[in-house]
Amino acid sequence: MKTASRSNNRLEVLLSSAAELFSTFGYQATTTRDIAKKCGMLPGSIYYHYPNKEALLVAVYQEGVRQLTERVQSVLATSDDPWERLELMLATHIEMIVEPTAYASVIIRILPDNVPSVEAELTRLRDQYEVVLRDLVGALPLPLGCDRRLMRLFLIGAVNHVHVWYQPGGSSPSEIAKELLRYFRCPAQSNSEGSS
Amino acid sequence: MKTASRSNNRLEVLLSSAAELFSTFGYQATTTRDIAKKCGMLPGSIYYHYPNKEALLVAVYQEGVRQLTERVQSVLATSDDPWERLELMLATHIEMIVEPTAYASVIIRILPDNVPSVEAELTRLRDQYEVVLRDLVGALPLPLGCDRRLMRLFLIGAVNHVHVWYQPGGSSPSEIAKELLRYFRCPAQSNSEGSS
DNA sequence: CCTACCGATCGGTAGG
DNA sequence: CCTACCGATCGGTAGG
Repeated sequence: MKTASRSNNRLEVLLSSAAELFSTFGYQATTTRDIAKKCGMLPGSIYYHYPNKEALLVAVYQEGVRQLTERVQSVLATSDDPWERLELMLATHIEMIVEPTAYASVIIRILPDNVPSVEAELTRLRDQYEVVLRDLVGALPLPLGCDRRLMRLFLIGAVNHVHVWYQPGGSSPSEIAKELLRYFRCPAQSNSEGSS
Repeated sequence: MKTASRSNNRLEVLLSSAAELFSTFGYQATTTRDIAKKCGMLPGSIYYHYPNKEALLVAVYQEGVRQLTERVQSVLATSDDPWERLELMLATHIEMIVEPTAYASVIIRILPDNVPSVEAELTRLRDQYEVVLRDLVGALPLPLGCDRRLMRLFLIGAVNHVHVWYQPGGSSPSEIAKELLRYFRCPAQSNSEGSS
């Protein structure tokens, strides 16, 4: 049986193969030949789908952001409590970045300035996703004097670092998210503030 | 005037050139020719000092850990208060990793698994430094039920991420460290714990 | 004309 | 440290 869209039937496996290799070994260390081999193509065949290696990375990044956003939005629909929503978001984020085959790992492993030729585009995609976290932090009831931008940056740093130390036998993603927010739920009032 | 150790008089500039390039562009993206050019050598001459590119990275890593440990130990001598000591350590750490020419940036930019052939050695060096943080977190007066290991991992993730978003015009390293510890000083008591 | 690649090779660069 | 190179592999492209 012939299908009309046979042209894209190997694009998916190409993208997921690239995602897995990029997230495991990094961008520079992954060769186009590695990617081709993993998805059963010959080395040159990648260039039928993408004009170059950078464009392939951008495509993986896009899919990563899409998957992260989709999953996060779906769990956010289950709660109205600001702290619970943040905890759900962080738990889902951790879940997705510790899954080594996932596109999401690429987004935290490959920093935009690792690939200068597409740095602006990668930054745009990251920022697009981080808006979700910014809004969740923005909705929290916090004492005056809390810098929500810094809080967001501390949280994203802490959860992305989980990718480095996570072990399947240890704390689960939701346990990690819960323990992290234990600290942020009750910030100490800033004291000894000099007049400025 | 001849000196006996003429053989090492360019080693320092080789190491610092490598550190700057590794921290700016990453390990894979920095070529041995880039490094040689930066310190006025010809491509092959690096191999007079180090047997290969990995060994050069290890030397940079070692110097980074040495400098970080030295600076941190010196500021720790100025206080006996556990929370103040932790804040001083974190502020010093941030200071050193946002300085782009510093060896310390290499340690947080190049993860051990970026270079599998020397992964064990790089991990050993990182762990050696992180012992300082482990001891500082261990000395804190904390409520029961706080997981000090997780707290340490959250802190190191948050401060290392500063390297990504730090802008010279914004919050200073010590302001960032102070604001971060505001959250960790007063963890919420864990509630709704089910019996297990 | 198109889809989905292949066999071979391009200009350059890697560590040594 | 330099000169003069090597084995191999890199990302990318040729015609079919």
